[in-house]
Amino acid sequence: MTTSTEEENMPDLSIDVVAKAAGVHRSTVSRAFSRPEAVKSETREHILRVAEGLGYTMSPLAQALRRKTSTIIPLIVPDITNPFFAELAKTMTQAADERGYQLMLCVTNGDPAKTDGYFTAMQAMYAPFGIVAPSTKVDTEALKRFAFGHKVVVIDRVEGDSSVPTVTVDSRQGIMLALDHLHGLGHTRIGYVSGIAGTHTAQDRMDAYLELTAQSGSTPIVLDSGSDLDAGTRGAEHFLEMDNPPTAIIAANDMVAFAVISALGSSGVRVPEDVSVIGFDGLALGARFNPALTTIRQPIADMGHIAIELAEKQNVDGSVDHIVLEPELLVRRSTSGPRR
Amino acid sequence: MTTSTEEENMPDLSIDVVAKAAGVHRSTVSRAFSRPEAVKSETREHILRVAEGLGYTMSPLAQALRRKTSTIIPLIVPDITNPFFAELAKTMTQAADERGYQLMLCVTNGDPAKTDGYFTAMQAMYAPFGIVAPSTKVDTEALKRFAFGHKVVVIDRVEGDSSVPTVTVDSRQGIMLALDHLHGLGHTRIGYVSGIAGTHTAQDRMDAYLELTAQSGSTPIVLDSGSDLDAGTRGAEHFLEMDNPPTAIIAANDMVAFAVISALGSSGVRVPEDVSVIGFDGLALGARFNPALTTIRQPIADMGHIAIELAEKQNVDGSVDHIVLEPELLVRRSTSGPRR
DNA sequence: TCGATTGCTGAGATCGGTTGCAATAACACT
DNA sequence: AGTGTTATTGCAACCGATCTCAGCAATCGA
Repeated sequence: MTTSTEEENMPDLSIDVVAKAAGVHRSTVSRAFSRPEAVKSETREHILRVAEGLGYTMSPLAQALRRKTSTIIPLIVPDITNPFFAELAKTMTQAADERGYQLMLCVTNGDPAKTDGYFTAMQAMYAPFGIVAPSTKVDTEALKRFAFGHKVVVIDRVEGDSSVPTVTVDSRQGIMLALDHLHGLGHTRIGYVSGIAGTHTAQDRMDAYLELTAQSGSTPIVLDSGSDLDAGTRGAEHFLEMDNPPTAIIAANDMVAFAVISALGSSGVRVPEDVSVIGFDGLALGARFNPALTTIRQPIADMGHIAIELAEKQNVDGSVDHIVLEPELLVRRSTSGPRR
Repeated sequence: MTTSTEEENMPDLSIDVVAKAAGVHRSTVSRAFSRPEAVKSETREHILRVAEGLGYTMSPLAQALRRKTSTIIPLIVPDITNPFFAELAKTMTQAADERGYQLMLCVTNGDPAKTDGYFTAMQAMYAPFGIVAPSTKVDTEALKRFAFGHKVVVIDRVEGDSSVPTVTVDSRQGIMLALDHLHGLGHTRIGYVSGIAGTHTAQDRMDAYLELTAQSGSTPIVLDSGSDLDAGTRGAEHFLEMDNPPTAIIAANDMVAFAVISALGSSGVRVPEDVSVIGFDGLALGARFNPALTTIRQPIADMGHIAIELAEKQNVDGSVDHIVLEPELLVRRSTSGPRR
């Protein structure tokens, strides 16, 4: 019986069938694809044409096995549900396949054991390198335990300036921007709610807040320093219990800011009328929040691209860079002058 | 020089070195791992012990190449930045590795060409099956074009009840729940803002709204039927221009609801005081919105698990099921009685 | 006691490419 | 014409497993 499409069992298009069809040897076909300059252009074009006609593409599996290097690169994140990591994943996916890689997203749920698992798995897949966006301080030792320990880029700062390339944004600068913005609006008593703790980034932001506040003569007001997703909620509760609450709040990240505003809102406290709130991340989601969130924007897209560049750079000349990007202020509607 | 860790070039742990170390043949080692019952338990344990000692694990690449089937399964989504897909990805990641698969996230940005690309790529990787959460009506033809066209599960309804297994939630039921909730609160004039169009799901919700509204004697009020992310914003604008706006709004999905509320808020319209808004999805994020979003919850986690089950089921007995799940009402704070 | 099963292990081809080396062809130069 | 490159292509081993086929020993039934 004749179907229009030749399905069923087309004899498993391999390099050999192309070779036969083109009247050349296996190896020549291989070269035609992977090392074009090593084959006479006539031959190459002929082969490519034949292959095209057959609808042939090389098996990435077989290639990886033989070459001992593949094009799939793992991005290890603690929680894809967190919009920050989602945005990171998005831009990295793009950055990756602009360069011919396939991004493989690995979600650890904060479990370090899983991180380890992914590492070995990826090693077994001959991943040329990997990207880690951590939820906890990176265990450099763990990183090194893997053959490709030299080939990981971390999106966060790393303790002791190890041999691992990193990309971060300048936390201090970001907090400073927030503080300046708030000061400019007339606020003097500015609170802080900490975010997903454990990372150096989170700690840096906190430290920066503490330091810069003290430096400007005011006393820091830490509403919550918890590490979980409910920090925002607790921060708001704390706020509500205060006799003389701050007139503005800096949230360690946008998600926390959302939670703070939500919790505040359900108690009748309005933002920015009653209290200003500023986030840190610059999530697209912030623009659709109620009110649209004023925040410190991290150049997430850049981070993605740079992470991959760093990895590649390291792979060729072994260099290990530590890039720190500048954040910027994004004024929307959740901040205004203090109520008087 | 002696380092504590034996790095540099440990001679590439392969099945053969384990075999040698254990004093057996390659094939026996292979069996010890992949078909334990086929090898004498003594031998097996010995081999496993040796392997363990060497820190050996099998190469998934080599396995996939030979067996012509791997454990990596693609999840194709239009946009991971959309929390719905993020949550789906999260639960599916878990569901996948509970069953020994690795989820590979593929983001298409709505580009059908990319979907095709991923399909062929995954085919080349011998993925046993794939999951598609579409942004447009699924092109069944395109699906079939691929050898594993028979092995795709779609998270959405599919036209003409093709041979592709699907998982969806009952849109009509969901809209009914929303309508009932709103009616119960005393609302009679209920508007609708459409969401990411293109999918059958989106259309089903819209149709359900139209039909159920008419059926209850009221006239439908469609505030926006656009397909992009700004539907919410436009819907809100439209609302603001109306002489006699509805007292409640059903948003086709949570993201749209967020946008509606945000846009409304920036014009001074308060939710739920001035107008009630109910979403559709049940995103975790909704609990942290301001106000916390009342919504129709889809059992996302179930959808993930079921999708994988369907795929496996199809792989063994060739059965093609179409599962439709029941949504449920999740009352939070964005709905209340109409202002009078 | 002997042929027939059954259980376990080894040989070797194979999956789909890559790559060093050898062979041949083509071209340059004295 | 003779010889020394250089450009192309073929050969065959190899990457790290899987799997069919045999071989051999132990067990079983009569």
